[in-house]
Amino acid sequence: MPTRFYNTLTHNLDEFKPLRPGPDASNPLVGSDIRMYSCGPTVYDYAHIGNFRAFLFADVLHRYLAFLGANVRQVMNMTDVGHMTDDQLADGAGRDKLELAVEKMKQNKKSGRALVDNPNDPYQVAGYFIQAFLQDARTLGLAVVLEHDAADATHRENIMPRPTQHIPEFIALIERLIAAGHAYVAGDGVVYYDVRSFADYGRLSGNSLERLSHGAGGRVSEQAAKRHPADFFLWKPDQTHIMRWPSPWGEGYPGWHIECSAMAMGILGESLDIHTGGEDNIFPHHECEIAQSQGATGKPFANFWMHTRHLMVNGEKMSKSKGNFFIIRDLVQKGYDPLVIRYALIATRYREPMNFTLQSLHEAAAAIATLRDLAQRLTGAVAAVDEAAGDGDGAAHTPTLEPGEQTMLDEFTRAMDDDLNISGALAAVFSWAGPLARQRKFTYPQARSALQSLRRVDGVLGVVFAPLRPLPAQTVARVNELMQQRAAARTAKDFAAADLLRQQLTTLGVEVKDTPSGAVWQARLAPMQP
RNA sequence: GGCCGGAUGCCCGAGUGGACUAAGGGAGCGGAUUGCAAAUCCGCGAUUCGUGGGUUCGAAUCCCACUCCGGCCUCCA
Repeated sequence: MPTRFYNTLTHNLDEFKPLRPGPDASNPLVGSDIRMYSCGPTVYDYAHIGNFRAFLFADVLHRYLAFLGANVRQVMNMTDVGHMTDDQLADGAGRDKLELAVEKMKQNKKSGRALVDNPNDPYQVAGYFIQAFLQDARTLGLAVVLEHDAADATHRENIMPRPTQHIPEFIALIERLIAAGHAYVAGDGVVYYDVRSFADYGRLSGNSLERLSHGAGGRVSEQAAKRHPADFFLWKPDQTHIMRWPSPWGEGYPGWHIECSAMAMGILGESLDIHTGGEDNIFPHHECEIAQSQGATGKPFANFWMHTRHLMVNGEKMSKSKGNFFIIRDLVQKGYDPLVIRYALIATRYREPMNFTLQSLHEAAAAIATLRDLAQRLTGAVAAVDEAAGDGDGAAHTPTLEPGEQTMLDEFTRAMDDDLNISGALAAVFSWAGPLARQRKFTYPQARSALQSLRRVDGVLGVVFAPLRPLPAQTVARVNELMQQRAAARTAKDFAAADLLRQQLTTLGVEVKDTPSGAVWQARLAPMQP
């Protein structure tokens, strides 16, 4: 069965064929070289779970293509030039978000909560939120961030580029567009993209220039300087802007679509396999990216455009005014392991609207625990035999897949091939893992083989073998203390005291299990109550 | 106003014409085990798929109408 994804560009479920296929024509994904670009975070605030749903969708896509044997190169930008805040965006009027972030930082400094040394410096403010983002993304297991971490400093900019480091490329692309007749310098000195010069403008979003000019929104600004109301700016000269750079059109700042076109093409080449983002990116951002890139190169910019649906919280649209949004560090603070958040956010198929609740985190914790316990027991069973045989990694044994295991992998693949139907894929995993986990003992070949298969699917899921968030050292010390007290209480048959101690341990985020060889504890994946 | 999704058990969520006597996860209930604990194990749970029509030998799955929910058209993933 072919791998098919929903392509926003064609409004259709299309078979995914890599632009640079592998050597085997019957299975071109194996050994293929896939280039994907994902619209990343803006870094003038903490990313919230809605943002991360989109990044995690791209991550699951990345990991699944790798699961199929592809070599995936994913680039994700971190937007460190501000975007305008009010609705005059096509012209670049309005307050810059980074500027607002700078002001917020100044307020924090006054109130004694200094996050950066110099809150007047937008680069420091952006730098702070970049680090915060990387930290959150790392704990959630975003492969692109792990690759970024592993790379040396010079290569990092090619994995998670920042617009402020690529301004000359933006200028070069704008010059190219002017030369090609797709952009013009208007009477107000601003460089605009001429949407009427690009016949396909509107194809991605299903908009037409006609509708855009007469839409009930009516927000497409009428401005005399522009040739068409939908024309959007590429460069705006502005001596007073918080971040500005010299350019042929005067000192100023770039438009907010040009960064993705320039960086994606500069790093990955002029034609990409896949471009991802949230559904709100479809128009105008991605529409404008296509116009810019294809206007300059005449080549298709991206073969597949994939977009994730928005996240709702407790049945309502997430919005700052309602205050119903979560950021990762707050949830972690409440006692949820980041892997639980990861699972909850990926367990609903990316193209379905998803409702996030704290209850969903608890369900995720329970689901993960089953798989993690199984993995632990399988690992133990394998390690015991390998050690006894003096065969450190068990290399002498070639695991053969058990029939049920092959079925699981086949069903997992079939579901994921169907536009990343992760619910179906998870059902396959649990149908196999559930009965297996109920077995008291494993034979060595069985455990070894099962472990390998679990590792394979977890290459996509990323929640089974990744380490949990470590508990602070002082918590661990306290836990050990309470564990000893509890053991003593149980020996004395003072079960009331033992249960009270268990309660205290639970509050510390620890789960206690009594085994024949004594009590053991492990960090809880989620707090007791939502 | 235009465009686009969705409605499946207590909750989340697969399933797109016959193997659906509706996957999987969570919560619940009954039992086993245990310390009257935690964990674990066994068992139970939608005759029904928003409502009403229609097509068909056969529909959760196709068509029509209606109701409700959500999204986009403007920043936001």
